[in-house]
Amino acid sequence: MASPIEGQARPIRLADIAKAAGVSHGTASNVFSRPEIVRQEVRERVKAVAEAMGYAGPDPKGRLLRAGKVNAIGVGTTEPLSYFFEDPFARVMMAGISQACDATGAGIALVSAQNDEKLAWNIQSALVDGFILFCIEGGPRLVELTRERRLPFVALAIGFDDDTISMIGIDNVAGSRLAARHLGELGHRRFAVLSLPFVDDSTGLVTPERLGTALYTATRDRLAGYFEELSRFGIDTNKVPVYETGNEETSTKAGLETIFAGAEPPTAILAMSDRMALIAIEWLTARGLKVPEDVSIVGFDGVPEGALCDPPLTTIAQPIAEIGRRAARMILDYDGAVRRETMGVELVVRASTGPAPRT
Amino acid sequence: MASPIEGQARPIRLADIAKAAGVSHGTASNVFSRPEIVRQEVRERVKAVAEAMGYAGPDPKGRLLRAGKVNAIGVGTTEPLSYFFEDPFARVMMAGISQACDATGAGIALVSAQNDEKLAWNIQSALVDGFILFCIEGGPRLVELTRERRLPFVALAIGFDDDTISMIGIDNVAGSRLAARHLGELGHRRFAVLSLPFVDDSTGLVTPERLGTALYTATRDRLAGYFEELSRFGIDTNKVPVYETGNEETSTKAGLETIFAGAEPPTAILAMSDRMALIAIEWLTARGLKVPEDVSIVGFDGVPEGALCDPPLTTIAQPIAEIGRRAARMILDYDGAVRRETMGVELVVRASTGPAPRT
DNA sequence: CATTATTCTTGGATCGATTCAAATTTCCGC
DNA sequence: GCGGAAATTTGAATCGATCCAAGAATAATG
Repeated sequence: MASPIEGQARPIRLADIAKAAGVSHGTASNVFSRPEIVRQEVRERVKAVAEAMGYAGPDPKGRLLRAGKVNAIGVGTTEPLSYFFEDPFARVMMAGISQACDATGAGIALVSAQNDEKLAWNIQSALVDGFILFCIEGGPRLVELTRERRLPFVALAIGFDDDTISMIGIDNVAGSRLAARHLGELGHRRFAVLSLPFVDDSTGLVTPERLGTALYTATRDRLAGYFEELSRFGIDTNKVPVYETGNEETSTKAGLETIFAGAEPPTAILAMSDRMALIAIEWLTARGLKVPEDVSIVGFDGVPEGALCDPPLTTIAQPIAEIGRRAARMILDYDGAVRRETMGVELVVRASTGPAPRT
Repeated sequence: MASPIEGQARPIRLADIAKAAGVSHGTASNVFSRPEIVRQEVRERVKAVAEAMGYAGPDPKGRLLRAGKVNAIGVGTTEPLSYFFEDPFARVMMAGISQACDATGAGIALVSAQNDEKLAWNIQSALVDGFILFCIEGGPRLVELTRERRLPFVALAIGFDDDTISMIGIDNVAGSRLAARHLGELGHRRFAVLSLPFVDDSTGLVTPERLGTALYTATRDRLAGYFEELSRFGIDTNKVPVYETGNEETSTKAGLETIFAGAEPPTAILAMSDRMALIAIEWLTARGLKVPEDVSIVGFDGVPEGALCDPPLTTIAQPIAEIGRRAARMILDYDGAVRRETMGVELVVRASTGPAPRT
């Protein structure tokens, strides 16, 4: 790479200062890292020399190797880096992580495992003390990659079973039951489910035989919770359309088209993410259907956007920021143990749900 | 029998693998970093040994010292780390930076210079190849701190003059003139300005003699642009109240109280940030004043929130993401030169401005 | 003033890799 | 089986610091 402005090549090292000041490198080091044990006269002389030579202070690169600790947490995902700043869920989570890091003075390094080996800065090469993983998609690969690094890590939003890794999750079954019960109590009897992916890159109406087969446990558990509760209201869950989406606009809208194409369209939608619920509200409104007068919707996650949209979204709120905080602390206070925490969720009733329309 | 420190299994080093496989460090190193130059048989043997011993691969810490390059950009601010995820302006900027980093495979490290020396991970110790600085507040200190590190850096949103550092800014005068002209053309004649800070931690109505004295050039330039254009409409700028805020809720609302306490309240507000403009809309609405029927407002920045609020905000849009992208590239392609770029801005007319009410 | 206690300073070892010139092997054609 | 080119491997040097046991200098005490 190009050398700094000056023609002179190498930056000044601690050893150069030591030589110029006529002390050993040990003493020179102490001047910067433990000044109190150096005699004042010497300390001042060395500092003066350093100043005069334009020494930038002990290089963290060298210090790191010796100390072994970076003092930073890596946050990894398979999405591109901009995901951290654009996705509402990620943003709230990151804010929580930030708070814990601020409190202890640790730094945050963002890592994308999008195209793996190709990147100069990736899970394998990131200079961090541990990882927090957003296992949105491609979770298994991300976990595998990170495991090889042999650093402490916590998996969040993890969608698959693996008892050997630390993770912080939520009670998906309880959450989806809350959602379904809420709608059931409002009198709804015709439902549709907008589902998160069963496996990567698969979308479409889910056939009955695939219903129990979701690879991702989050999907499976939420579906189970919905159905469990719907059954209690006497609903035949085999008749409830479940549309698998990629949690983005195109497939979600395709799902809505499909769901509302039938003769008896649902009066209530159970969406496995706020993202989908928000898209659904937009789609329904554009189509002239009123929320919640014609169709009620319950989301899942509890992102801030849900409170701001029109109508405000009824949802199952995760303690997103708290999860972030705990994850960060897990890495910061790592003690070698595998920790698994399940956080509670709560139903937040806003205006996207109302009584079932009278037929 | 067992080695002295049995409990603390020291992580396996490359040298351990080399010894176990019966090759030199040089060869062992090549197996991982330049496998093509190692004979296949040897390569496989070494890899097998590494696998068997549970070697995590070459430690980036060691590699770093040798290579000298971290492959990551540090983004610094005087705010807490959560600022990056909570502030709309910062988020869009970070998304731009992320895109440039994704494209080249670089990583991002977040650095807060909030309480300086105290933190384990700060401007002095962050492992990065260069810095992008958000000079929101305490800019001078942040720049000074970073300068000492002697790494390439770019200052963004910088509010003060210093020709010796690289920066990317916007044409503040042109932007504020656009805002003022827009309102002037709509027939407004009674104005008020919600100003960014003149100096840190100062708020309140600005006395005429202080008007030209803002330490921050962004504030000074925007004010100059407003006044220049207002004069062309024959407005006596000495009579235009300018209220200095901290760009947050409390002082902005205090400013509004003051501004609207007079006998002849303004029909148009020039806000130096969208943040303030949004707060103003909320405040006015709560007070029963209609925007834009009673009062028109023009913001500054062009954050996404401005398009979503009610009414949508007319504003001077900066190319925020593009600034982020350029800043990242400046660091990534650093060549030792000081670069200073000024980006254009544009007036985005939405619904927060309308014709002046008839008196 | 000698002796002991105390405070500083020294220089080698270490952290974990990569690099490169030199030494060694292997490969070929004859 | 030999000479020389090509392919591999070696091992010392380097990156930039911190740590620590041991030695040197200074201060305190009898």
